[in-house]
Amino acid sequence: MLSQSIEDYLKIIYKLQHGSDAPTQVTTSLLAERMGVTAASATNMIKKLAEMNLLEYAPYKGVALREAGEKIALETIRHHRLIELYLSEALGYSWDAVDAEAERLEHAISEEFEERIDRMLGYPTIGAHGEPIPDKNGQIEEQTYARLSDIELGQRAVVKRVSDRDAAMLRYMNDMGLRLGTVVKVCEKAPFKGPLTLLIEEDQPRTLGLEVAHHIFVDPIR
Amino acid sequence: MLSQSIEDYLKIIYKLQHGSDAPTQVTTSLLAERMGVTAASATNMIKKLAEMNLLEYAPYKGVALREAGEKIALETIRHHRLIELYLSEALGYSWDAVDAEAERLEHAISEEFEERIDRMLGYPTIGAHGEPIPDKNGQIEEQTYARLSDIELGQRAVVKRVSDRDAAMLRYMNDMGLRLGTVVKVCEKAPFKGPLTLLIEEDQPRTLGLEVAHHIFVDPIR
DNA sequence: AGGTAAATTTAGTCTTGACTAAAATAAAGT
DNA sequence: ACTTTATTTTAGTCAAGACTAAATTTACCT
Repeated sequence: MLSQSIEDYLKIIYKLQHGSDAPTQVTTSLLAERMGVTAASATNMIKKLAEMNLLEYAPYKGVALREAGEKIALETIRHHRLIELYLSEALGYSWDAVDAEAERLEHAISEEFEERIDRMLGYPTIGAHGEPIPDKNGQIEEQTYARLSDIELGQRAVVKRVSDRDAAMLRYMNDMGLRLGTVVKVCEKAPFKGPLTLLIEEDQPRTLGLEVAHHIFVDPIR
Repeated sequence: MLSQSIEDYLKIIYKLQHGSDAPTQVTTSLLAERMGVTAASATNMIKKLAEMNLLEYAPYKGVALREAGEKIALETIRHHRLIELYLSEALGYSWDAVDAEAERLEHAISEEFEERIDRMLGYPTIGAHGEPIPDKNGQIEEQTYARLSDIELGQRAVVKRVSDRDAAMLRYMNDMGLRLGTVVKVCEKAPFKGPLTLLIEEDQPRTLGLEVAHHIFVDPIR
């Protein structure tokens, strides 16, 4: 059994490599920042993981997952996303609370637990924030959506995914009435990187800062 | 936040102090055996817990929980039993599988999780194996039941609780048709500590070794 | 009461995964 | 090309919680 810490490192490396704001390379400092540890600690762990053949590592040049490492990362991500969805669907958790809870549970559940909630949820492929859920074999369907901040004026779009990095931001989006599947229309874009004005489900117009819009992924309609 | 290890030590000390086969005093070696560590390791932890005022400790004389330690033990036990019941009721786990899963989950869940499953289960007071579940304030209703092995010939009784120490034994009991609430009648007791012959729910008679009967707690009828 | 066996504690080590401080390397500017 | 700065790595610590081996204490037996 791998330690919680190792699973977390691999998971974060995977997310950095495949995220929508993907950097050219996954550096030690970036990884350290996401893990909430010092760069020295990250270097230590990187060397250990490289030793275990879980990742490719050239000193000073950053890291990349090897196949075995990616497999573990995907299993961990699968656990995480299934748990998030379960918390949301079966236990009534709010959008912004599922991540923190899943963060601890993902390392504690058995294969049996995974299978049971998977079945109970009807073998879902999309998680609570719209992320793809890897299947049992580690197959994942990466999606590419436009950011709401990039949508043209007048365009209508469906909310397909939101970033789960910031719980407060999720709470804010939720309070605005944004959900997966919500239809929005961009009816104004203030100049100089100013806020958007949105029509959410044909309701009252609301303004939304670009920073938030940047973290909302949509599918334009027609 | 206390470590998983500390919670486990306190929980086991509580169970040893209050269990049906309660020893006069909780010794280092008994604790070590239950924790699956060496006696030296247990001594280390005991000294640490005593230092933290979680327990009473006189070298060579065994340990006893102090109030603060008992509170933590009861919280941990509450988590454990709520999770076991949830796994059994909501996820269809079998009698013998809930303990191992709860063992890891009990340290990972938040207060919110606890509250949500507590509500979902209807604020239960009896766990999956018939144990009392401590309430949010650490109040627990200790029960005292007779052991099936001690029941008189011809007596009928209701199964109220089973020991969860041995998963294989639970599986065996389950296969025999024994559940909480099952009515049994002792229709034969072989001499020289021989097996019992039972009528389970008025069905075919079955024989049951004393060792197993010792771990089944019942409430005699009339 | 003395001697032995069992239980317990002490002393010292190991692993994991963090840390700080210092050294080494890479990148960027003039 | 040389210097400055930022990043990364190395070296050495630390805490938690386990271990083994040795020393100590208790309990029991005759």
